[in-house]
Amino acid sequence: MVTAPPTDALELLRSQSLTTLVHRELERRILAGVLAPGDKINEEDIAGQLSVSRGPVREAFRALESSGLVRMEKNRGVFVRQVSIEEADEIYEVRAGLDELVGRLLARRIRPRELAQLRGLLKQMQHAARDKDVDAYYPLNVRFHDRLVELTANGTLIAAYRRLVNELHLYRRATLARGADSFPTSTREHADIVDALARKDCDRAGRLLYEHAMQSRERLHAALDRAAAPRVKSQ
Amino acid sequence: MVTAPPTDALELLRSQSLTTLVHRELERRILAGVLAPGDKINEEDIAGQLSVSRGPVREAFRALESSGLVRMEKNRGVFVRQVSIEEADEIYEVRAGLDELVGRLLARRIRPRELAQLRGLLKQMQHAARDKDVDAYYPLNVRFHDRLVELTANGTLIAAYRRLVNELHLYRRATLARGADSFPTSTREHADIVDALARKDCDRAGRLLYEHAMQSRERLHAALDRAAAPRVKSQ
DNA sequence: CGGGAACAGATTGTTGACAATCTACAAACT
DNA sequence: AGTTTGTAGATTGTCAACAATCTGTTCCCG
Repeated sequence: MVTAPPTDALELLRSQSLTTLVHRELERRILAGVLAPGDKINEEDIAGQLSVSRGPVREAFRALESSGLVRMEKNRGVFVRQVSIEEADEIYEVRAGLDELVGRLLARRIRPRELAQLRGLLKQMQHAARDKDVDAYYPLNVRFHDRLVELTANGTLIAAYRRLVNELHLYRRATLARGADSFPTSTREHADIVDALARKDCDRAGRLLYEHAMQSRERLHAALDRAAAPRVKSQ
Repeated sequence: MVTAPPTDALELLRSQSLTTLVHRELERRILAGVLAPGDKINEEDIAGQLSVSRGPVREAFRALESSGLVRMEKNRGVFVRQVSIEEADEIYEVRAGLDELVGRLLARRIRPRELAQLRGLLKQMQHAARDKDVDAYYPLNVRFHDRLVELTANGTLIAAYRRLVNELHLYRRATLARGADSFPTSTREHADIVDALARKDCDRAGRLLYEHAMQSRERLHAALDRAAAPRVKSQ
């Protein structure tokens, strides 16, 4: 009896609406860079590619707009959002504020087992840094910070943080400056952060994370200047 | 010639889609309490009331879901989101973090003219406090804090903050504890905050705002305990 | 030769109809 | 009596067609 594949597909549609699936797929494409900032997204194309009608696609667009990944212009279409350097600065500032909060909350509640996890990640990052392997370092860096936020167990904080990270992702895509803030420069800073967490020093963990985020911003700026960065039009 | 009313209506539709208008109207109703937390919202009802078809209504629902005001269950409908006390605690924590950032950023950039505005608001709040006029005090309090955020001129920060405030609004609606954190207790704190801003003391302004937000949370808790608060089911 | 009106094609906005699912109530069975 | 099954109504999910708007091109006129 052939049951597995159709059961899977039906089970999927029983719990998820087409809109949700379209939403996820578009989000994936945007964050993976298949759809680049500024690109126009055609309703009918997407509908055709995913074999659904335009209704679910339009609903997915609305959700993506609210979460800041696309911009809709009436009667003109939807575009992958372009994050200007000014906006990126704003986002970095807010992310720094959230990161400080993360440090403060986490230092109070973190458990040995979780600390060990972080140290494991840290070790992998140090290896990648020694090898100057930016392609390996970058996702580890993202995972490290995401894990920190996740460990706060504050769902609101996690959602707000991820949203900002997504938007910054768009900015890096637009400027082609992906690895800029993930240069091994920050290895020392990460270790200090974990130390402060281990000692349950709330204020220090918060301050270190705040400064780390702000320095990420500076590093990105510096990288852009070095590269005589191509200008990004403000939205 | 009768031109004014139809011109207005057409002009409105030329720039705004029906979805946007439905979105705004639903948001208004939710925040005004016409639609209470937990209420089920019927697509066809809304479509009928606003004289549009179900398409724009569904799109508006998606946007509202992304901004945290409603919850959608497949094949069951959409409901005004209920914010549990645990979630409210989370939100308060994040808001405190953002408020701290607001204080720090604002102390650096605030101008005399803007300080004067804040002092004007402060004065009105003191009057309302003296008169124990909570109905007057509550919106002033909201405006005061919103103005602070607005003056940072950081669009990302403003958006993130307002979103949280909206969600807290839902919580207060659900628990009927509206005035709890707006009791004149906090008048002194507000004055201190403005002073710190005036002296451009970034750290102090940040710390005061953080503590003010966390104390708002405590006040709300206390008010709920006093009232032997009705339990709110977690989502 | 340059600028603007007019047209055609493509794309989005909106609608109404159809299919799938859920909810509530009633009847039948143990 | 309690539980279960079945059915009818209501509600949501999806689709395809129609209307309105935009974009780019062509043609005409100065």
